[in-house]
Amino acid sequence: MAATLVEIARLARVSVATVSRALNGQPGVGPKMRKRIQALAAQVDYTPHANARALVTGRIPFLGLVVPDITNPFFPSLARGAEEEAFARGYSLLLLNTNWSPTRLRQAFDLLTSRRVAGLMMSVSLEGLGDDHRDWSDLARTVVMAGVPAPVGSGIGAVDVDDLEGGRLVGRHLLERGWRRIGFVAGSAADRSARDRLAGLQEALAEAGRPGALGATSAGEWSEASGYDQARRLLARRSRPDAIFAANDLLALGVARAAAEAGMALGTDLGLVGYDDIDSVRWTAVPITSVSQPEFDVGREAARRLVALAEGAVAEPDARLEPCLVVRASSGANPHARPATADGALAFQTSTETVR
Amino acid sequence: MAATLVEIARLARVSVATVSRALNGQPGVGPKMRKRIQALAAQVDYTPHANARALVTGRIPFLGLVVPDITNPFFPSLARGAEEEAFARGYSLLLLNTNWSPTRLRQAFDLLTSRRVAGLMMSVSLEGLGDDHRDWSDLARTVVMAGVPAPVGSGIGAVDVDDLEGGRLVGRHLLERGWRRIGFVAGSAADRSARDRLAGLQEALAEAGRPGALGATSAGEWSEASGYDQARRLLARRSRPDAIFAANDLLALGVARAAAEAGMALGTDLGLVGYDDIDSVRWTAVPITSVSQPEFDVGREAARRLVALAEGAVAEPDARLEPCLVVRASSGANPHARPATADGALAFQTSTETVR
DNA sequence: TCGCGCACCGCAAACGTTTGCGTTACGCAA
DNA sequence: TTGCGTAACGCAAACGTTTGCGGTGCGCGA
Repeated sequence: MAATLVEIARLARVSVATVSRALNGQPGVGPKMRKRIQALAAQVDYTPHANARALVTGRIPFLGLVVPDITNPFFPSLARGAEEEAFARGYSLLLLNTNWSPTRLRQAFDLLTSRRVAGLMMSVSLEGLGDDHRDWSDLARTVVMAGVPAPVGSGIGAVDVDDLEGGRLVGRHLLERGWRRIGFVAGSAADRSARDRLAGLQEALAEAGRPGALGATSAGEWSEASGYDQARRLLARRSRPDAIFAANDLLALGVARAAAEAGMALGTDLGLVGYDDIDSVRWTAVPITSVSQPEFDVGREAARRLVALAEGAVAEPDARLEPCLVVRASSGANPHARPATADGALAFQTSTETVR
Repeated sequence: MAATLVEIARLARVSVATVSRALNGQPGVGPKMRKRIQALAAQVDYTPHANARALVTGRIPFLGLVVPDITNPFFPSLARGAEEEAFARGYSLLLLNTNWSPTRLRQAFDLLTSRRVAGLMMSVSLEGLGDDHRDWSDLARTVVMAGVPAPVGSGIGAVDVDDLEGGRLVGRHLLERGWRRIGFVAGSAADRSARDRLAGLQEALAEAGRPGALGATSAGEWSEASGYDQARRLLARRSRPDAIFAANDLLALGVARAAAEAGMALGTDLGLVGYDDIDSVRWTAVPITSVSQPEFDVGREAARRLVALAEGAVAEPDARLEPCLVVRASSGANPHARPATADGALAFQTSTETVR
């Protein structure tokens, strides 16, 4: 069923070398013979044996993509961006879930190297691998981090999103809308992205000469339930924040639920902005302002760099993509704020809008 | 860097055959020698060359997964189920997006066959391939449909979800809650899943002796905007439905928006149930009842069948997995319905609950 | 007409495995 | 001690390509 070069060669009464050259568009074969061979190949439904080719060329056109959990809304579009770019360059994508398990991460790693993939994109922190692992340096040529930072000093390239800038966008926006006391809720406080987002917020407040506008900060897990709990505690304080920055949208959904329970209207009684711009935040009773990350572009760019690396190009400096703010009603405007304009009108648009 | 069997053989002063047998746990090599070779292999960090192995054994442990768009919330968990099962059985997953394009579908198909994958799972209808394609019959051994039906008469196995039953669940539930006139909105009316869900609804109504409870049916696209438009038209009719069954959750979200605009409260003024149980329907102002599909299990089961097929097992009859209903507030209860119980109490629970 | 050069094509090695078969050597019974 | 059976190991072919190198034929200029 599966025709090989040998059969075609036999049919055409030429050598396999000639058939190979003819079908791969390489020089050294006459036009009429090439035509004949191509016709023959089409006739017997020849499909090249990628593995055999890979064996002699040493490189197989596969790219590995390791994600913690494809179910997490962040990763599918990253995967799609990567797949699109890879496909366009003749590579295929090998998908591996680690389910956040270091063991699975290690297994995925070994699997991919045993498959001799051309390169692999890691969307999960490499810290879990431990230092006893083989030297990073020989990986640097064929690995690029996608959406997460590389281990320090590893020399591995990375393309991720600027969490600092995301925090800044939120800070500026909330101040602009007249909020005065901004609370911050996060998942794990140890998480680098959480720290960066908070740092960005602080920077923006400092820039505006309002460092004191940062209210209480809180941490828990990256879940809706945790957001609910944290918000309840924050809102029960004597000096409650009038706005909350949730470090991801699941948390923001929890905050929204807590606010609703407390009888507070989002956008007027409480300002709220989340992070990630997942689909759900568009459909809440009052839609939630959120920071949107270019995951698709992260995947695309990571794949581009990876094939470049695999094909011998020199490593490029890390890419840091910019997030953007999607403004919705939840960040509304503080009714108690002093009018920002001379005539006292607060002309804030409430429809969905993208800043930057 | 990458050690081969040859090097180990040279180091151990034995033949490659012995090394191969020792490392693969095959008989024909003494225990002491085996130990020695294993130690040596570990020492030089040997990783088997999967491609070379695949070349001689003829089978490469890859499974292809073709989806229309991994960004669509339905597919990531299907992919995860498939990946989990495949991984457990020593196979890796090759991910391909077709972006709903028949051209890309064809390309994906050719790509996978050229890679000589052990088998492939199709989550996209094969109709787009056209009949001029190579015979289905030789594919039947290495292809299984996942979440979509197989072409009729193709002999290709399938594992999908019972849309008829889903429709029935919805019909019974809505009647139970006292709704009397049930409208139906869908995406493409030509879509088999849409037809089956409607048919199931009709069956349930007929079973209950209330075939007349089916109100207007409508079709458009599988989008929120379309749901909004369709709902507006339905609700503007003189004989407006008092409940709506949306054939997917995006449509349901649109219906919810239209209802809110019309000043109708979900669960009391209008019953609503969607399909797919995407995350967003949990966070709307009034959470939406929806039919949940076991996508994860579909992927898992499809992968299981595929490796069984690839390893020579006989084809099993098609599997049809059962959906279940996740009850939320939007299906509430019709306040104008005659009490169903003797004492006039309508003891419906309004919290999230799963039927079946 | 002769000779040179180049386009065209074939030969064969190589990539890293697996595996059937042949050979060696060892242990044990006679 | 001799014979035989079997466990242990080596040889070499094979999988389907690619590719450097060598060989043949042709066309062209002199």
